[in-house]
Amino acid sequence: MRLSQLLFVSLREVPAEAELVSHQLLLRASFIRKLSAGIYTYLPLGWRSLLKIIAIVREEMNKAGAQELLMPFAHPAELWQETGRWDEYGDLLMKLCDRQGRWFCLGPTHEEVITDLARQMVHSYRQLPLNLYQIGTKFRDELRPRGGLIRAREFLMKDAYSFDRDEAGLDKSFEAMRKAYIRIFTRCGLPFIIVEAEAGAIGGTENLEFMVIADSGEDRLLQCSQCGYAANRERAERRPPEGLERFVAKGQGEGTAPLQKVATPNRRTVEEVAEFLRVRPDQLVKTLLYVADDGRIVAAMVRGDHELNEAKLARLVGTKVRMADAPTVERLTEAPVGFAGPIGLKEKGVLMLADYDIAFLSDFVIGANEADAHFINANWGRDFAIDRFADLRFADSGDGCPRCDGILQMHNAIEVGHIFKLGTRYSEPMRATFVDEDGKEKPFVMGCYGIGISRILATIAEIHHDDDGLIFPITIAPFEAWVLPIESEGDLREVAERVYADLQRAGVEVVLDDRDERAGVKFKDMDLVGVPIQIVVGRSVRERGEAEIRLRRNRDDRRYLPVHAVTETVLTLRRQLYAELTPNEEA
RNA sequence: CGGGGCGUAGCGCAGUUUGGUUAGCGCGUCGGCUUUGGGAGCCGAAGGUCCCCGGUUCAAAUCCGGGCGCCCCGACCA
Repeated sequence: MRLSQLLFVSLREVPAEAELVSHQLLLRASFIRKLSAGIYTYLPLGWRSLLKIIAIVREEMNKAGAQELLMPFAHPAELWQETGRWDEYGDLLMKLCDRQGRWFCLGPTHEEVITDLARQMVHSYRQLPLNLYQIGTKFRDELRPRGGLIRAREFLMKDAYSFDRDEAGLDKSFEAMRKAYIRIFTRCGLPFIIVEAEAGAIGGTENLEFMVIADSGEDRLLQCSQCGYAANRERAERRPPEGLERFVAKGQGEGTAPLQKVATPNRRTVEEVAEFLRVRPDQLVKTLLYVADDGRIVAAMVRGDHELNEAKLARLVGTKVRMADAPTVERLTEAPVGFAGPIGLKEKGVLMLADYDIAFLSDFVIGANEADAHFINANWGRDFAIDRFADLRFADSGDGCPRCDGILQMHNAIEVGHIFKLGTRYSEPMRATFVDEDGKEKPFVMGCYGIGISRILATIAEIHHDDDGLIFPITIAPFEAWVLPIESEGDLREVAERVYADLQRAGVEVVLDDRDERAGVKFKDMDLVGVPIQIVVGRSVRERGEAEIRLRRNRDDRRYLPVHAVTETVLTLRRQLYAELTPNEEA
């Protein structure tokens, strides 16, 4: 490709709209252009990189036995109403209406469509297992698009769906995808961590996220310093703190000060109460009331400076839970919302759960179940009963690993892939069934597997760059090599043309900067785009007949080679660079 | 949706507080000359519904009202 012919308009200055490095660099290097919030055109350079990501994904998916197809972008509302997600997904769905007044949505994911397809076409266990995937545009009307391609409203995604006879089959399909994903992200040059996660709106049971640690990431994960344990913060468990059993065995807190009611006029939140009583937030205990699906009322107590993890509470209770509404709270505590406390609740049949950390507290502050009042010097066991101490809050850096005696460390991360075991969450409501060997009709046992294609590009930019621009892994770079003649005319230009032609003949994807620009401009642009192999045709050619070859990631290590040996060297370097990103075979 | 910021030439911005000539600056673009190893110099030129609508005023980029768009911070996701 001759750079003069490419739609390439590099920006010297950082566009005001971009905050994240990946967003800035992809804009500056002419990879993307914004059309609207979270909606981007992929320019020729960006699209070349995306096509490479797509090719890798496609290759590995095919190798794993999946079949590619392409499903519609417009989904009829009735399909989504079958699973209840037309309402459940809510405003995330971009809804539209045709001339007949029929409603559609732009597909944010394709469980409904694929399940509908399966129930039409798959009727026998003989057709299973089946894994179908597509690579295409998804639309999610996100609450807030962010960071360019990191979270767009319209984005490229690979989504795959597996169909099996039973759980054992699903386990195999899931494992095949896990391995394929490892190969995919390795080949993309992304250092990833596999973490346990919550299922979210997709539903289902077990699921794993593929995360890339990056400061700009919107996800938090916790990783053990010693063993391999890693989990999304939504999911991360923590080891019971040192000495928990000893404290619990005592049956009550250690405080001896008498329980005392104090007036806290109109102070409801932890901050307000703590400030008013001049204590630290960690000397308060929040009592949060929840209603379980089976009607039980649960009190969840966490320290004032901690945050309750509802998913953990739900898992402990064994059903979904939702925060009790104001009337329920008021009926139970006989006080307005904001003053709930644990005393007297157990007597009313409330299940009393407390986070581990509460066991260590003594003489703390709790709500008094009375307007404008709190108790100070409260002690559990003495002043109120606790049914169970458990892990109820979000984990943090410094908490103990649940699997070993290591310590957890929290990191920001970007989610690039997510694999789910869905079970029969979609096949059952949609009556997608097959007839098994025993002649019985059974719902498909499904899995689904996503990869954010366009997000991979942004993540690579986020991880691989320096002050001057992008530094692409060769597998994803829009081109493999870049030839820069420091003069745009004359002998050096001629040599550059020859080198360029040679490389093309040898099958190298190469750019020739044939623009009539000053050398400095060309160097800046070459570094900005970040193609891995750089070839400079400069003075050394004129002086000694040697061209300069170097890698973008290590620009200062320059090698000088006779012009006729350039192609051979580039081929060698190329082979090495690809080899670095080749997954080892057992993966 | 809540909170904050922004909208002036392709890009980055000044001008708006305190209304007043022909709306500026840098970069980029086009033409010319000189340059050529890390975003060159000089000369010349083009390029604007000052986000939109309405109001106030002799006069609005500037003041007022309404709307739209974009970015950032919080609850969702690949």
